[in-house]
Amino acid sequence: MKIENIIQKGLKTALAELYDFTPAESQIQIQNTRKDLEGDVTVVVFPFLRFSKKSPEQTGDEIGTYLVKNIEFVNSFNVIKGFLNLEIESSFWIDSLLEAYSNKNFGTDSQPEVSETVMVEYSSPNTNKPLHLGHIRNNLLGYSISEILKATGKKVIKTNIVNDRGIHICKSMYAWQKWGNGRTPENTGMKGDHLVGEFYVEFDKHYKAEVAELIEKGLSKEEAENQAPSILAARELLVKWEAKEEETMQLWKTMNSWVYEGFDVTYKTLGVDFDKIYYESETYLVGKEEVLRGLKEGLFYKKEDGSVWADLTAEKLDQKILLRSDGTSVYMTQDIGTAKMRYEDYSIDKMVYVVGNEQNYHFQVLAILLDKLGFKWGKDLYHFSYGMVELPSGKMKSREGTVVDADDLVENMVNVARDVANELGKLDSLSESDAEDTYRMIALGALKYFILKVDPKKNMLFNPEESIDFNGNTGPFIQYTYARIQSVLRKAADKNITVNSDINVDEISGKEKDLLKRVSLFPSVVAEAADNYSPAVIANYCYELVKEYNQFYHDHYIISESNEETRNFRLVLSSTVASVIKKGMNLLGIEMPERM
RNA sequence: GGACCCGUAGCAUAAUUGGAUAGUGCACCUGACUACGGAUCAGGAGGUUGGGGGUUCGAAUCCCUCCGGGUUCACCA
Repeated sequence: MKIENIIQKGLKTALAELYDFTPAESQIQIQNTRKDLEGDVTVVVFPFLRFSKKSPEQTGDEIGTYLVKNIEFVNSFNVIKGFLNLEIESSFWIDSLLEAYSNKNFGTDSQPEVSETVMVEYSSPNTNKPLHLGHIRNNLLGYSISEILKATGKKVIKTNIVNDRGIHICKSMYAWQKWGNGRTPENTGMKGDHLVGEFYVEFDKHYKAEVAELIEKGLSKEEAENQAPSILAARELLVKWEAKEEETMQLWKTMNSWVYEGFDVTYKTLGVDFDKIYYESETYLVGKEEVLRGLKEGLFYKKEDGSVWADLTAEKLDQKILLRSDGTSVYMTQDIGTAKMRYEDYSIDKMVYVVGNEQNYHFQVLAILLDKLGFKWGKDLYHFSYGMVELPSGKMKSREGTVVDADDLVENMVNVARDVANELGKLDSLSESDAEDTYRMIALGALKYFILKVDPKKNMLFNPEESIDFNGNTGPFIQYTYARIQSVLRKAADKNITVNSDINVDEISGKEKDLLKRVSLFPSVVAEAADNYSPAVIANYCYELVKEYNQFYHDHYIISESNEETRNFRLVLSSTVASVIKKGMNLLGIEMPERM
């Protein structure tokens, strides 16, 4: 049983007996005692003063005395300025360590009676550009939050909606036809998504030149933008695509398949995956049907030009277009269709969209529209909105070539990891392929941790010049500690020292106790991360845990400890810490090397 | 202009959701290995939490008001 629950229960009876008062949940505040003060658990007594009608010190005194007398684990207490600090017996913490040590699923085994099914949408790329740093944040957050939700007993379906249709795809297709010279991933050796991305850039280059030329000839900017030969050609392709014209469909399929192969490689390096992939080319018509149904039911209205709109002024929002005057669908229409298909395919209780915060308005509207259309799950869809990744120069802009490519970034990181490891000479004993594997783990550990440790809501800054650190509050720091513990455990095994759960120690040091307390927090940290949709909570916990372990390691002998009982206790402690680190970091999608 | 978000030391970030003296890393100084891994540990310096007001036992956190930054308000996706 968790210490908070025990104290809470005791506190309730204490208040009832002492002051004849039954507190509400919100009035009971139990927290960990500040590091620099005596005690383990702290109760805030301010909320009780109205009922005790005594000073904070006196009230704390009375409650403290009561708890020491009535709860066997509470040894002593002190009161500082209205904060009641309780000291908990060591045996309690040792028991909680044993629970963590013996339970393989410690922290990830909470099983709510009714297990919800949650679908998490993330990644959601366009097929005309390779993935970049922004996508990396999206993918890491999406993957991690899925793992965290699973750890709290939810059934999770990871999904990806690929935006594979529209004018932007036609631009790349046109550029390939016109300037492609028959280049393919096979004959150039290029990754498919990068190749297609080049054509998209190529299109933009020609288009811009054409527009400039037309303006030169006296056309207005708008006229020029609408009459440039390239854009006319791309639009023509879109019309052909919608008419399912044979040759165009073939080209579309071929180029998309190049991109998918490229994406698959990137997803694999990042270590993310999906249970089900949707394609907008398959869902947008469903959305259109839904909008027309809504129109018939009088939820939406039609303008004279034939376009269909939703009036959201009652919700203090604007008018929103749902179908263009030519009857084609917009972004919103597609999302309605995709949502409908998802709920038909799976019995989802909740939908989570991992999409950047520039879409806040879109999802606010989507929730209202789904609700209007009568989908009961619409109103409480969750938009996991995260901030953007900025560069020192500002926002990433593909036109200005300031985009940080996902594949390049990972490759650079692996190179840096290799250099650092070689300089330290740590991996000389490993075979080449094992060493490469380790460099990759470290590189990705650094990258993932760097991104996931910051609060998802916040915009974050990434400086490619400075690259990512391997010291301090970083992924490799945590990996290093893990590898070091593994090394200790290996050495112990070599010396035929057995580790068993029969712990007999009378006294433990302050550092050891800190570590025990920290380990016991893991399950509630996982729960908190899930409640707040925040992998950062896990990342920060892992860091604190590891930092505390390193302090303990520095101050105490483990294998070399002469007292066998103490040695055994420290081995159990080390092994438990290692497994908690591994579990926590796995929730972030970060692997732990056995040596580094 | 309307709506939403953000502002913490030179930089990057945390703060148990309103709690105690605002933690941590990088960078900068100083120290620690002939017993388990120095990608480590210990210490120092660095803050009016953008400014001002308010709410209360108590504010980085809530309210008001300025200042600065971002996003969004497309018959683009």
